[in-house]
Amino acid sequence: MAKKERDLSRITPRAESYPDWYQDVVREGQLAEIAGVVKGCMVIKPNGYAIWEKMQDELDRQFKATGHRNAYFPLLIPMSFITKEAEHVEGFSPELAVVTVAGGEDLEEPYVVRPTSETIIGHFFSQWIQSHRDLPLLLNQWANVMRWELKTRMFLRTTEFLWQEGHTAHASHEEAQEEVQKMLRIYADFAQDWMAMPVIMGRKTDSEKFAGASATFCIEAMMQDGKALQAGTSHDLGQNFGKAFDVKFQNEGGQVEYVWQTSWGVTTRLIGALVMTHSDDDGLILPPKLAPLQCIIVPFFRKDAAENTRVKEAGAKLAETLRTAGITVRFDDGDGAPGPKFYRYEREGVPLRFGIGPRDLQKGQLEFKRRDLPEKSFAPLDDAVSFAQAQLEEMQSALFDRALAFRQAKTVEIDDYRSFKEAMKSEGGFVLAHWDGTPETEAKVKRETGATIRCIPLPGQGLPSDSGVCVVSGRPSSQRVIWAKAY
RNA sequence: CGGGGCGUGGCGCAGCCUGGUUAGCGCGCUUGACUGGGGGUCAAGAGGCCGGAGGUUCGAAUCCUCUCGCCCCGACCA
Repeated sequence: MAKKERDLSRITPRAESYPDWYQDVVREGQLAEIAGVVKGCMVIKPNGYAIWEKMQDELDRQFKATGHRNAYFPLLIPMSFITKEAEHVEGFSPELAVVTVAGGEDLEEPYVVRPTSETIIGHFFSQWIQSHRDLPLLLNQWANVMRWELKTRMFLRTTEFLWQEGHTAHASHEEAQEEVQKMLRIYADFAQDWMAMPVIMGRKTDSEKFAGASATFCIEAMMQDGKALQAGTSHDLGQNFGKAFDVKFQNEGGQVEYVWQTSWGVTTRLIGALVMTHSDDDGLILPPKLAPLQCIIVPFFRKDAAENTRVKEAGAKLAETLRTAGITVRFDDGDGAPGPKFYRYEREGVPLRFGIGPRDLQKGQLEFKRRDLPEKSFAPLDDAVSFAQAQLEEMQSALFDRALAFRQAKTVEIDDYRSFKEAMKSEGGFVLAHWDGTPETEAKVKRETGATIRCIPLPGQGLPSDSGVCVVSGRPSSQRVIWAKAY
């Protein structure tokens, strides 16, 4: 059985009808393992949902460890709620799905399908909060939301998506700001430690910030085509929603004040980010910590029935040993040649693969293949557990290192607008350049190059901290910001 | 909404210009056998109102009209 030329039609229906990034970086065939789409709405297959569940588990653990509790608010929000915060309405109205008929009757007041829940949660906060003793109120909701975007892209921008939205209320701005930073840090750590995806934490410019927030912070990642992807946000809502929804409390001195609120969220976009950060032309590559299946064992059978029985027994025993050690493992002793199985599990992104056959049993070894490495090797059969554990750890950090090296290689400091334009035209990536802080400059650059300011990086991330002059206007600038084309 | 393209078994397509018998092909699927250390081979099968409606014609997947749907490129966004 020779290694075949990759035949896209086998794994990817209509690959050529998808945009470049699907074809060159993340083929539809890979996403097809985990998702589909109907009318812009995403369907997540079991393989994909299992990844989301693992993400949920860890994030939820972090939220609870920092004092948050889960709650649930309605999917349908009265239209009048949305219109209470001026910037919020303006930002979201174009993409609202509205329910105007129910039970066969026109509704007196339409409902909107939630695009996010600040408004309805603000409504309840106003009822639940009276005293400083009710604060801080730290809630989180796992839910679906809907935004009627003009263009959809699987996992990156679907009409309906799943997310987690944290909503908190505090007695002081300082405390709220701390919360915003704390949650941003949790997202960054999750992205890096679990997704093996390096991110840059930063603040959004006014033109990119959340509608209704006084400040928006984000984590930004670079995909394999050099484009930026916003992977999570944490908003300082100031007192904007507090005022709009009359969320007041009496402080220790007896005076009535508006609360200071935050909100923060990550979405199923993280799955897209995961795919686009690590996967290659052979399919998904999943970091061990998030892989629903960490290890697959494939047997090699022969003609000899007795020999096959021995292989089966050895494979089952190996699986049991690994399972006992806490590794998620499956022994695929089903019919069929090993070749097709290899391809299938590679496409699914299973991190480790052991092959076991008569030849190996004789030598006390296992054939071994790590998803992120090109070459096969061998592992000791009687020490498979520690071997596998070590490989899982190494792969987790190797994926991060590789992604970080890639991002660093595609990040440049630029000090003149001509080179800036060139850089954006040719290969993309992140450009660190000075900015005069005006929306006019930002808009001009976007118009002329397609790049936007992804964020104003927070200090302490190993990025240059020099001051200088704006690459466009020549006016003074205190720090470089990250420019890139974005999804 | 402006500009381009496409609708033919589950998926991807050919056929259409220049109408003519049972509408082809690849992949997938079913059954069986041989196989098995990287998508293997052989055999036998299942599966199609050619997007819909109307028209032209002895005869329409093919020509004409209308219609519906989908995709791609531009303006919004996690």
